This record gives sequence, C-alpha cells and structure tokens, in this order.
Amino acid sequence: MEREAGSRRSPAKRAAIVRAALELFLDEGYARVSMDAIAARAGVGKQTVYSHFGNKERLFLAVVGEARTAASATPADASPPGRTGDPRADLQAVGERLLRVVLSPAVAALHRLTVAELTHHPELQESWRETSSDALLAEVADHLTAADRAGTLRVPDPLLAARQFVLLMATEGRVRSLHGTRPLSDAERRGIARESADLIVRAHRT
Amino acid sequence: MEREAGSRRSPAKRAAIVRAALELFLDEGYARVSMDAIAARAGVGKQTVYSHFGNKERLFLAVVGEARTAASATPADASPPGRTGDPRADLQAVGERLLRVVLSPAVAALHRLTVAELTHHPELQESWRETSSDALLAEVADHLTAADRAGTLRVPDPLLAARQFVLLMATEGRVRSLHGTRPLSDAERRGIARESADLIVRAHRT
Amino acid sequence: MEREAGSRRSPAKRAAIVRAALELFLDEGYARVSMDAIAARAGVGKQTVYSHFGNKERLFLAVVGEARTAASATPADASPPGRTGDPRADLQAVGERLLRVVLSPAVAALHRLTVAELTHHPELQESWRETSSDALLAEVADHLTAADRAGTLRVPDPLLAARQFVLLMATEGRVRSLHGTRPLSDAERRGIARESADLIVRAHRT
Amino acid sequence: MEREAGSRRSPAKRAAIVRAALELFLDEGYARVSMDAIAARAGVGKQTVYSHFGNKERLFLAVVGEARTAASATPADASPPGRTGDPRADLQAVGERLLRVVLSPAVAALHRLTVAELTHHPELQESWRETSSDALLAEVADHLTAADRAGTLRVPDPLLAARQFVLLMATEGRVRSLHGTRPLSDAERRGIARESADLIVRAHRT
DNA sequence: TATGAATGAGACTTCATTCAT
DNA sequence: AATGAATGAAGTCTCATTCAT
Repeated sequence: MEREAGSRRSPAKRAAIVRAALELFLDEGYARVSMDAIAARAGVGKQTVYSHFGNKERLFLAVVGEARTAASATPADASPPGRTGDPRADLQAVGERLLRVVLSPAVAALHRLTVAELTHHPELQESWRETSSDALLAEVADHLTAADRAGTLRVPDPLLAARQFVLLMATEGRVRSLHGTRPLSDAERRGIARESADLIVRAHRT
Repeated sequence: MEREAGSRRSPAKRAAIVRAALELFLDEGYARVSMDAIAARAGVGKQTVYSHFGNKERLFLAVVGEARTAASATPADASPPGRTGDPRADLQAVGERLLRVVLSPAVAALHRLTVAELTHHPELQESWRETSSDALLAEVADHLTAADRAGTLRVPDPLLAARQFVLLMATEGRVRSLHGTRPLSDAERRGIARESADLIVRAHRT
Repeated sequence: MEREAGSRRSPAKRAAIVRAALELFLDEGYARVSMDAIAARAGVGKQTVYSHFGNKERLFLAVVGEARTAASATPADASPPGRTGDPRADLQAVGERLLRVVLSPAVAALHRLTVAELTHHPELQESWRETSSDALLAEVADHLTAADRAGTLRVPDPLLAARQFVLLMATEGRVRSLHGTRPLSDAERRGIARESADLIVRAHRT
Repeated sequence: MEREAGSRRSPAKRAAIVRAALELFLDEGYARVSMDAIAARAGVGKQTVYSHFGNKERLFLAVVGEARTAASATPADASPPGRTGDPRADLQAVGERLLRVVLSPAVAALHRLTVAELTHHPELQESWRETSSDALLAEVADHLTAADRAGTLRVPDPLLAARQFVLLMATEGRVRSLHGTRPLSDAERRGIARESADLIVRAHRT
C-alpha cells in the first residue's frame, strides 16, 4: 500500500531490502532476480518487501536510483590531487581516478544494468547520463580552464573538452575491461589515461 | 540431440528460428524471451528449436554470434565516399555513416544485449569488441594515413587516432540517443561527427 | 479477543466497519473482499476490525444479518397507497412498489450474496426467507382479504395467494433484470406487476 | 495457447478437467477454487489446464456453459408422462418432474453459482435464462394448449401461463429447499406442484 | 484500544524442457 | 525430423491473521 512518511515502517528493513536487491540486481540482472530471493537475502518476509515498494519494478527503480545517487557522490571522496601546473599530468591523474571509479565492480555493474534495462523501464531514461559523476566532469573542466588562463593550453570550450576526455577515457576503459567484467592492471589504466590526456592536450596546444 | 551436419534438419527452419530468436532477444533481452515465443514466431514446433540448438543458451549464443558477424559485414553498405582531401570533412563524412550504423535500432539493440548478458555467458566475452566494424576502423585509419602522407596532418599512430575517433563518436552518439533508444536527428548526428572530427584533426594538425 | 459489551470499543468505528464491509461484500462477494480493503475503506486499522468481529466470517455474518434486518424494515418507505376498491389495480400498485424494492441495487445484491454464500455459512440458512419483507406480504394479504369481504374476489387462503403473487412477481422481475444487474424500465416493471396481478385476480374471480 | 481443432490435445484430459472443475466450482464457488486443486482433481498438470483453457475465467465460463447445456438436455430424459386429460393432474405431474430436476443438487448448485457470479462475468449474463429448460417450458405450454382446444381450460396465452407456472413453482421449491441446499420430501414437492397447478388451472377455468 | 508492519501460505500464471506421436 | 501436449518448478503478488508499538 506504500504509505506516506511518518509510518512506522522500519528504515532498517528498508535499507536491508535495498542492499539485498541492489546486490542481486547487479549480479543477475532484473529479470533473473526473484522477489523471493530478495526477501530471503534481506532477511525479511516477502510481504515486507511489497509493503515497502509495491512491486518489483518500483523496487528496482528505487534501488537503481539510490545506487546512482550514491555512486555520483562517491568519487569525490578521494581527495582531488592538487594541480601540478602540467596539464597533461593533471589530466592523467584525474583520469586514473575516474577509471578506478568507473571500472569498479559496483559502478560497472550498475552501468551494465542500466544499459540493459533502458528499454524496459522508461523512467531509467530520465535519469540516464553517461557521466554518472558531474562533479568529476566539472573538475576536469576546471583544470582545463586553469590551463587556458595560465596560457599553457588554449581551450575555448572547456566543458566540451572535458566531456570528450571523460567519455573517451571511460569508454576505452570499458572496452578493454569487457565492461568492467575483467579487472584492469594499473599499467593499463595509466596507459588509457595517458593516451586520452595526450589527445586532449595536443588538440588544445597553443 | 543435436545431430551432425548432413542430417535431415531443414536449413530454412534453422534460419527462421535464428531470425525469430534474434528479433525477440533484441527486443526483450535474454531472460524475458521464452522458447515458446521463439518457436511460435518462427512458425515451428518447440522440439525443432531444441533439436537444432539444444537449449536456450546455445541458441542465444548462436544467434548473437551470427548477428555480430552480419553486423560487422554490413556497414560498408553505403559506398565509401571519395576523399575530398580535406581531412576534417572526410572524417566527418565517415563519422556520420558510422553513427547511422551504430545507432540503427538493430545494431544498438545488439550492443545493449551484449553488454547486458556479458556476465552470464562467458562465451560472449570472447567475441566482444567495441568496434563491431573493423572495416570502418581501417577506413578511418586510411584517411588519416593519407592525410599524413599528404602533409595536411601529422599522425604518427593512425590506428590509435582512428580508434579514438570512432570510440569517442560512437559513445557520444550512444549517450545522446539513450543507447539507441531515441532517434537522433540528422543535425545531431552531424554535430557529433563534427565535434569528434574536429578534436582529432586539431590534435594532429601540423 | 472480542470483549463484552461495555468495553471501550467505539460504536462509531464499528458502524464504519459494517458499512464498509457491506459495500464491499455486496459488490465483490465474500471471497473476493480482503480484510485490508475493509479496514482501509472504513478508515480504521486492521486490528480494530479484528477486535470488533474476531474474524472474516463473523464479520460477514454480522454485516449480512444487519443488512437483512435493515432491508426488511425499509420497504414501507413509500406510504402504502390507499385501496381503490379495484383488486387488480390495488395489487398491481403494491406489486410495482415491491419490484422497486426487490430490484434496487442494494437489495438485489444482498439477495445474490446470500444465495451465493448459503452453502458456506450455515448460519445464513437460518435467516433465509425469500420474502425479505413480511410487512409487504401482509399488506398484499390484507388487500385480498378485503376483496374477499367485499365480494369482488373469492380468496379462501389469502396468505397463500399473497405469497404466490409476491413470489411470482419478484422472480419474474429478477429474471428479467438479470437478478438486479440490469435496470428495468418503468414500463417493464408495470408489465410484470400487471401480469402477476392478473393471474392472481383471475384465479380468485367470483 | 489454445489452438484450433485438429490439435492433438487429449479430449479425455479435457473432459477430466471440465468434470473436476465443475465439481469444485459447484461446491466452492469461483473464487474459492484454485487452479491447483482443479488440476490435482483432474489428475493432470497445471499447465495442461492452462493449455486447454487459457485462464481461470475462460475455464469457468466453458465449464458453466457446458453444464448449462447438459442440464437443459437432461430433464426430457424422463419419459414425459402421457396426458390424462385432467389439466390439473397433468400440470402437477409435469411440475413434480420439474422440481426434481431444478432442486437436484447439481442443477441447484449451478443456479446458485450462476447467480453468484453474474456480476463478475458479463458473459454469464448472455446465457442467463431462469428456465434452464426451454423444452420443459414448451411441454407445459403444450399441455395448456391441448386443454384449451379440449375446452377444459381457456388459455389465451399458453406460453405466458406456462412461464408463470414454471417460475412460480421453481421459486417456491427453491425457497423451501434453501435454494437446493436442503432436500425436499416427496410430499413437499407434491404440495408445491399442486398449489402452483391449482393457481394456474383456476386462473384459466372456463 | 488501536495501529499497520510483518508473516507464511497460497493464489494465478509462465517457464525450460521432455515425451509420445 | 518435427510436432505440441504435458510436466514440475518457479515467478509475481495477495491473503487472513498476529505481533509489537
């Protein structure tokens, strides 16, 4: 029935359900996960799941929504490395951090899941954005703006350049890691970040 | 039972099954498609499906495999436009063709399906390669090599540059079209191709 | 737990529950109505329903019992039309009133519900009587007795005749209205009352 | 999927399902019967039930439809008693036969079930007719026509009179037997038939 | 007392697969 | 070889009832 706030429904159980559902959805995909399995893993009755979320689809959307939110918040936790003044090195550093996040098992699985279910749950499309992390995108743009001001690069449209950098690097990472399925070595990650940073820097050299 | 070649199994029925299965898998995803539905759409009995492919997973892998092969062969459908000598214009032209292919409903759906099922069918991973079209990649590399020889660009590693171009553009197209879920206007496609071509050309300007 | 009278249980809530339950049972039938739905429509908690009535069956019997009582009391709502002295006209007039009552949505639904659940709730059988309205039956008998006294008819057993009249007319009305499911026009009702009155009058003509 | 004629679906299993479903529906009512129970009693798998009838409602309608047909065909099996020439006796004899049919457990339960489910299955309404047996109605009308010709009665509208006779008698029988729930003694049945026949005969006496 | 969260059983329906024709 | 009827397990969701607040 899904009542309003103020109900006595246990937030702890809700959290357990969300966690269990997320793990299962990420591992198995939407259709392969049963409500029974979610309830069992969460350690609650099936009806508890239904009274919290109404049905499987709403549970799925809630879970994915919260996971997206969490994922967007996470990457900035690593302290942003200070600027060295060398745009190429700065970009590569940011890129390596981004790759670690994007290719982490959870984030990669969330990405696969979202792509997989895009056509079946139109609500997903509204929340869809390739760069799960606008914060990181802004950080890259900042670097480029700074370089432009310092005269080391000439970047007329820093946001576009940042987007191209992030998109290219993330995609290359996904392709090489079989969409996060196979772990990447540090060297591979570094290589990918270097190649992408190189392209961007060369394109905007003065 | 799956007999050897030379059996009396009808190739026409096999083709009908593959076609039906592909359509359904692309539309619904692996788990949501039933063998019943496949047999019905193919106009054959269920046992025929089983005798041809053994089980659902083998059918899926066969179908996706053939679809990938077909998709890789297709893109050259449009006669490759002659070179104009202007690298930017040439790249953009190739790019627009590529986008049309990559974002076509069938190719985009095949991509989503592959990503979705990557973890459940390890065999898929072996066939995985982002650029479904090596032919096109080679064509881009050719353009770049020609430009390098002509002295209009300086491209030390044409294959890398080509790959970056294709990857960036395809990804930008996918993001903007919600992974092929929403059609892109000609103008959008042109814009994406232009931006990507621009980046590559600027990065390799002499 | 069901406490005795004098408890602190609110009669207002009890009434709300009974009203809600009656509406739902009449619309859906016993098995299709959930205690959840009753509590929700009554605007009370589920446990309140249980503490008032113990379980679903007892609630049902109480509700139907009260509804039968109410229905039996109602029919005289319209002031009984004075006698005209013409037995046929009088009978027909009474009959039309009866039909309106018997085929009213609530009374018809109560009748269907009782018939439907007769075998599952033996207590219902005790309260069963076709003529939900003894008052009306007596009124018809009165008319006939009066006619007998006046010499316009010869009615040795007025109660039997009244019963036959009421039963035949009510049944004909039920059949033609699909057991109260389809509304009857005034003309139809009048026709049914006329035919039935005619039969009775002819059978007892002097 | 419910295919056309010519399929290989076993008619024996279909019949077993129909029989099992009818018994259960008559005993318990629509909502209380589970498809599991039907399959189990029929001795077939649940999917067999579904492949034959598609879903619970279609099964129900098919079962009720066939039962109605069967019930309509049955009553004439008892050899229609020859006419004695005494309309009252003839009518009473036909009436007793009718009562036996109408109050037989199966027919009475079918009637209760139909009334109970009338609002939930609109298709039922189309097949609804109080007199499950048009044959019997015709037989009564024949008696009355014959009497009219013989001059023993004056029956301007034999079909109306027959209908009134049948309706009144069946209803009285239903009321007295708690809608077929309680068996009626021979004497009761005879009494009901006599009273009804009496009414009709008196109404049409010359 | 009254609330509604929680439960375990069970509802209808569909699935991948096998069997009999 | 090919058909589709049949199966048993499992899917989503709802139920009457109880428990903790």
